[in-house]
Amino acid sequence: MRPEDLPEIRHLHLFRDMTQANFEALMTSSYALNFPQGLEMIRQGDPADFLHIVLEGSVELFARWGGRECTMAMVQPVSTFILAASIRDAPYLMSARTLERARIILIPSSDLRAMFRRDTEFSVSVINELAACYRSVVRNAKTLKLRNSRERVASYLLRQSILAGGVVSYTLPVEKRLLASYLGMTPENLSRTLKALEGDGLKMDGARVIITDRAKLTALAQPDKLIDGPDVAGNENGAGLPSTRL
Amino acid sequence: MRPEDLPEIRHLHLFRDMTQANFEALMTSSYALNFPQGLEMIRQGDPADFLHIVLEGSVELFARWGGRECTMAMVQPVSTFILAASIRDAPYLMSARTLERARIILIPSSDLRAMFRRDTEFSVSVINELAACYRSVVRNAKTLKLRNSRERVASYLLRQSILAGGVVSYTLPVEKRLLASYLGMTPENLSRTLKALEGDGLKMDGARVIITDRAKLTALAQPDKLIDGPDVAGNENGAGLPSTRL
DNA sequence: CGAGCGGTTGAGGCATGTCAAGAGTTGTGG
DNA sequence: CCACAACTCTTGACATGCCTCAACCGCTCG
Repeated sequence: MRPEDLPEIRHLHLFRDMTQANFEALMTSSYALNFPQGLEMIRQGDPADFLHIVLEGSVELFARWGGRECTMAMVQPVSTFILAASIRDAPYLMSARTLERARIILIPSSDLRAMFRRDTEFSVSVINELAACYRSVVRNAKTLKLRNSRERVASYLLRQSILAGGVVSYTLPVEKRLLASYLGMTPENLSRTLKALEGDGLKMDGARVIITDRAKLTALAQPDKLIDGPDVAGNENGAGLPSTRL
Repeated sequence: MRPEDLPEIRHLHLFRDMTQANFEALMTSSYALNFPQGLEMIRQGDPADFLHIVLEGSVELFARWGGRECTMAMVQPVSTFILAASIRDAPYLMSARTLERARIILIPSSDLRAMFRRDTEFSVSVINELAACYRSVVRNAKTLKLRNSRERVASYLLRQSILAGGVVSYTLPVEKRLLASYLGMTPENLSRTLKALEGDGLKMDGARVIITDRAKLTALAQPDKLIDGPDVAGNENGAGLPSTRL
């Protein structure tokens, strides 16, 4: 591991509050790996021997079943992934592959489990992180069950705009193909939906998103703090924690 | 709270490993309530002031958005629900209503948060519980995105059969209306799907499920340990933790 | 007994997936 | 440097899964 990696990891919520000695202990048993693009570094069903942290590049979490495949999440630096499996010492429920060349830290699960018995602040951090992850997946499930594809697309695009600081125009952070899978639809359907949203306040130019009428698009997407996260302008409810990635 | 409630709560994974003194401290600040059937005791968006435990009866967790509504989970005794919101001191993401008359324990969230800073064993239990909940929702999301409604129904019915001990026949634990919503479909569609599954090894008689050809039904459902939980007979993968409720 | 509700069934429509073809882009190797 | 392969994205035609609306049955409960 490179010395300049450590401060970045230390800044994560998960590791911010533990003692310096314990942090260093955890890091000495860990190591860093550089993966090429498109490499499947985690295969669902394998034992979760390591907690992973993306330092550079980006990672796709996806799931397979009976020949089908779908994107579950996209992980950008700096964040951890598959914490739950590491903790339960259980098989990964999702696979992971690099979307671009990526630098990944691996922390042995057993060290992790030992550590939160020793460091109370760390265990509190783990609890908070897990609770946040849980809520994130619940939001995901809600959007899948309550919204149709058109609404999912519109709310996704709006949310991205808001996370980027309320900008009118931005570039999609991922390929449309991937986005389609994440939103639970086919690439063809996404393509058509994007075209159909012209006239509802949206304009696409390749991977460039242009919000031509935010009010109109918002009326269609009906962003909700209990689905899209507290940062989205919207309705009456809620307050409080980071929204879903991707 | 009734004295006979305590042992039941104590047996939960969440409270099993904490010290007796801490358990008693937590219980003295808690109280029990009896709710009539159909009462919405938690409304999504409200602050999560209490961790809930179902002792008797059953509870439906559901979500609303823009006039639509769907069932997210069914909670049977004895289990906790909405642990994550209590911990994050965040608004509930889901609403809850009683499906029948229910006896519920309420533990103040602030006491809960204070407790896992004091009792290491308890914090480990919370971590394990949250990780299990997280994985449960991920499974749920996987089944929604990877399987069509026919496959969801078939795998649900098979899983119930297996959880009941591999029985050939059993009664649905919930109304079909509710089950449909849980599985992400309309009651009409569920009704038709159940009828269509005759000829694939299934026979319905009202709320009674009869598996006439397990091999055939299994071939259709393709149960997977990484979706349906480790208890289902099936493919190569996985080992390890409780499956989704309902 | 009548109202209300869950369940079923049918008819019809819309949303979404499938299949196929073509344009544009990127990466690679000769 | 070009040719080619591979891939994404788009578009069209078509099939189908699923929903909507409506009617009806049977049951429960006031």
